[in-house]
Amino acid sequence: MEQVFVTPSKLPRRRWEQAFGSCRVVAQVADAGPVKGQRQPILWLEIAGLDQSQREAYLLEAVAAGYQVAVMSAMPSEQEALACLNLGARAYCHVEAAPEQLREIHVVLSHGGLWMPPSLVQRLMSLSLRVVPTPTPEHPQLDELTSRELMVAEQVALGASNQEIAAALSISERTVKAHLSSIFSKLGVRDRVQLALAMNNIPTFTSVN
Amino acid sequence: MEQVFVTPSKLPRRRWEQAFGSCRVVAQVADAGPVKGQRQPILWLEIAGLDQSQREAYLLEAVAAGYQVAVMSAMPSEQEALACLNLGARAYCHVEAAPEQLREIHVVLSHGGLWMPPSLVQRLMSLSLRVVPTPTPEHPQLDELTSRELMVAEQVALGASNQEIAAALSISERTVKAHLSSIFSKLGVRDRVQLALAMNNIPTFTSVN
DNA sequence: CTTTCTATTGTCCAAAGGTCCAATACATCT
DNA sequence: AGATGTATTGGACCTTTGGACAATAGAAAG
Repeated sequence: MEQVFVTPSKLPRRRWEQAFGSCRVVAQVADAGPVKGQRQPILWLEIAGLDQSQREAYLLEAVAAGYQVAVMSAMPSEQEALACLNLGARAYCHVEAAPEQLREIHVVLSHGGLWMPPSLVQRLMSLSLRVVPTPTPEHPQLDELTSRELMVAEQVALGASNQEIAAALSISERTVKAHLSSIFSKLGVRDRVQLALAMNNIPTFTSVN
Repeated sequence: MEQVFVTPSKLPRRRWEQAFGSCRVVAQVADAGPVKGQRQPILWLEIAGLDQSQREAYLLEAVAAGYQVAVMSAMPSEQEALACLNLGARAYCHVEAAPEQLREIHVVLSHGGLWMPPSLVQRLMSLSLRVVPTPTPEHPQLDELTSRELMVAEQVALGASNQEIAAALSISERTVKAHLSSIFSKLGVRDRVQLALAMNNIPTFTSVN
């Protein structure tokens, strides 16, 4: 599928060429030209070096011209990502994304999908929960924890180490570890990082070990 | 890519066969079997005939087993769609979607994307605008991170180990550790648990070491 | 009295995490 | 050309985490 890269530098980045071979690169959206035919080509928009109003103008222009826009940011942030997606971008990634990832985004957009970092997907979902709530907690198994386990889990949720938890609860580090092992098993998490996130209702990616 | 259809009727729909030829169909998620290997197979979940708790249980079960879940609804609605996506579904479509659309969804999921009806995309975006937090993050120093450091930090925010981050970014574990040390120093956190919480804007207790 | 569950703790060990010192290569700026 | 920052990587080493195996004690239920 036809695609074009828009970057203020006018030079393709090495990773783009690694991903797609030679690339058509232009300095601004207007140089990309009109969209011909039914299939919406992909326009990769590097937004580094653009201020917010410029970024918005480019995005709206590219979307209005009929492109599927993949935004490439030098400093990705949630707010920027949401702003771009709300303006009609179909993908949001890092400007130095690996060639393989660029190719995957290309395939996804070519088939009518969306692409964004997994963390952003989960964040979007959690945001949507605030306005369209569902009554099911992230981990109903929290009820399965004993009272002592819950106390330990709450300390982990605050970022405490085993030593700190032992001091806070006046028990030995070994006891903390025993409770943690039981908690991990009951909640189906792998380690304390995932426990901390789960306790705060932050979704984690599913890892197949 | 391997895929399986879950439908209470145990019979494949004609459109599924039109889309993919012969289909593997089972009556419930448990019959789909465990996920083997690194690639997450697709599980097409027909939710017609399931009540809400059944639907949620199936979805969580399939996601936990490592499947990419595409939900097929007989009467799609925004609330149902958001609920399904929040439980981890990667796509949401009509149970009578055209074969071509099913194939496109298949391709999108195979390449790490999301698929949902365009109207739902726009609805999600508008919902996100209502609750996206003010641009004052817990750690303004996030701007101090280099682009690669941010990518590593985002992976930690999802609960990933150093090994998993190395694989995800195609770098060595040693490099991940180097980035993490720099990130800890810049953000003033002690370890990856506190980093994960900070990235998700969860306050932690202050520890004096 | 017995069984079960929970809480606590020990020893030992492997794996993961994190730090220190060091190095190369590339891009950018002066 | 030189300086600086970033990305990447190695080796070595120490600390923390987490699992395995094992044990005691108290409370509650049958």
